[in-house]
Amino acid sequence: MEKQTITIYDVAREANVSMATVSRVVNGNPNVKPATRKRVLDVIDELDYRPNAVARGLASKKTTTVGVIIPDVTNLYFASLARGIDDIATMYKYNIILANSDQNNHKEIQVLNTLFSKQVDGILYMGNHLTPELRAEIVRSKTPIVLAGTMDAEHEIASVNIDFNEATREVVETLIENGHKKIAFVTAAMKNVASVDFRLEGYKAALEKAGIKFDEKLVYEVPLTYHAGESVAERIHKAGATAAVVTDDETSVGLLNGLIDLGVKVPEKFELVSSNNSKLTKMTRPILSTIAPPLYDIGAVAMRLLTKIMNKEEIVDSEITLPYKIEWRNTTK
Amino acid sequence: MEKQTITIYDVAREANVSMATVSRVVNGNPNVKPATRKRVLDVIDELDYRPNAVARGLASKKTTTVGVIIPDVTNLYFASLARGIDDIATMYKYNIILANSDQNNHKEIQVLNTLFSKQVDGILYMGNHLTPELRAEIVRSKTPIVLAGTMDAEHEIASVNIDFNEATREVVETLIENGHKKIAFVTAAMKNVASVDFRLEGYKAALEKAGIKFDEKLVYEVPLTYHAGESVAERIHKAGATAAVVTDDETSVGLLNGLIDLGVKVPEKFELVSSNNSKLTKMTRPILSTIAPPLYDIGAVAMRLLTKIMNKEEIVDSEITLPYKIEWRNTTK
DNA sequence: CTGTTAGCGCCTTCAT
DNA sequence: ATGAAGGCGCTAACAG
Repeated sequence: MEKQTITIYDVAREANVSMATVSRVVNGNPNVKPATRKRVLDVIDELDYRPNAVARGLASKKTTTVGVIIPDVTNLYFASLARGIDDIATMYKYNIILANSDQNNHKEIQVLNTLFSKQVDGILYMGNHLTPELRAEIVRSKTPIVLAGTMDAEHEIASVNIDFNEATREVVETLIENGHKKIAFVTAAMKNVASVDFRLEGYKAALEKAGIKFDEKLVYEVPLTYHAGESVAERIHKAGATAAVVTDDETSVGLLNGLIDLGVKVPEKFELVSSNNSKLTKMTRPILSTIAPPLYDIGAVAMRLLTKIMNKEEIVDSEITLPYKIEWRNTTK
Repeated sequence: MEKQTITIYDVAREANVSMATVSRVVNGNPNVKPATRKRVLDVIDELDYRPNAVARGLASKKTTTVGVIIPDVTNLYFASLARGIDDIATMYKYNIILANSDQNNHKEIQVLNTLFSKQVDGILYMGNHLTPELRAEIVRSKTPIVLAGTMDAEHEIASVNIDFNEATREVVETLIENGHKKIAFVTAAMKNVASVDFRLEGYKAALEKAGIKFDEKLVYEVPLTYHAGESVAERIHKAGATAAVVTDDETSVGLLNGLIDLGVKVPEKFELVSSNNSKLTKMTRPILSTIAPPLYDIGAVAMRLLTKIMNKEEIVDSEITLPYKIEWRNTTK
């Protein structure tokens, strides 16, 4: 009296057809006489038969499962992308194997390998950076991989992003127009990181255009956490900065609160712009101004792109840049 | 020149052994002479062989994959539990198929079925309520299922929780001691929902103990969103309530901000206690007092319990109640 | 339109 | 300690 599973074979017997026919109706193959189809269908739900996806995967070499690598599910930025990914995946009947990478290179590679061994049909990668090792693995992978919200500096790997460079530049330019000379740039504490570099480039470009000399002291590399934002507030304030662009929402909230605790009036005495427009940005007082990437859409479009690649459709452009907005709210004047 | 996959068979040939032996070394079966084992291992990494998990799953009837049903990944409460689940799952070599249910009964049942068809070894369910239909499916399932942060009013299904009733009672009692007579209770807009009922019971118990008559008008059933919290602020304030217990953090933040916007001093004129201690609660000004369930642990313990059940170990207690704390922070005096 | 026949890659007795 | 052989449940030609 074990797992008394009922198979395609049982159905075939009960319906007086071959298993091939059952397989056909299950897979919606049109080559089945309506009458036969109905008979099979009846038996199927009489027996409460459910196809075994594992067996199907072995035989067809398709698992209708995609892997999703995420740094941390409790990070609202990535979770929002994941939401878009999941919805489109569901729409296309794919299931998702989710794996937290902790933004740890070693773990990422390990995760990638277990995903391969699980025979996923495709992989969606989210992360702030792409290390050379990981890049190498991705490039030589036979399994389709798409980056969501992550840049590949070499522009070789399929990806969906916004133009971080331009967005950041636009924000900084506006800040400069508002009269700021010393604008802090708060970002992740990592070197050689593509997406961050792009943002930094935008920051520098804006300064240069305005004839302001880039001051390395105003670039704050911190862990992207609430706490880090809160504690860096004093340093930023003391450095004489009167505005800041922060690449992460949680960190922005921390910085904002840290500033307020120091008695700094925002936005009167200090203007602050965040970067992700996760729902956190609307929960503060004053509410945060921010670059607003279409979070859900980045995930959704990335997943859609992946389905196309898995499906071997013609891909016009495998590096998609989505439009963004800038929400000027209450931490700016 | 297709998916030139290398199989256990290739390894066997190269190492001059049978595939059975290769299988043994791959699975750590001790019945292999060290010399042979080494030879096989060498070939394995020379050929860069990776076992095909799908084939393995078919043959062994174990997929080392568990399904996780979550209402919404962008909800920090559930995402925090998921973090605990994922870490322990990884520790025990399980992968996770994540599925958003949107707290929608129909979708939940559908998701449950696709999880079954994928032959997951076990399932972790998160959600606020357990509808009768879903309960029925779970009870008759041959696949082990554990509820994380969700109560089963019948106490039949394995689960990991805190004592919501007691926690709420304790909070309300303290609020009453602080002199409050009219305490609002903000909760999900659902009737007959176990987790809601338990909390409401605690609320009522505390009132009764203090001889305060329960007033249905002070129970606010709203969608558990930031916006709902913000908009209900005025009604609560006008109703003359001077304190509130809210069952969701995002809603709490909304209520807090709504109150502040109305010019109500918190905590001087209004005390507020939230329920989940997600990281949101520390991002407000003033920071939120809250019931503090061990979020990560609930997920971790639930996953651990699931591994035991999957492993057919002896289970002493399949309904685990974890201790909680109450963080009296700055929205209370 | 339907049935037959091979596998898919691996695990697992059962012998040896 | 190792090999041989029979599935696991299903898909996919290939016949008819």
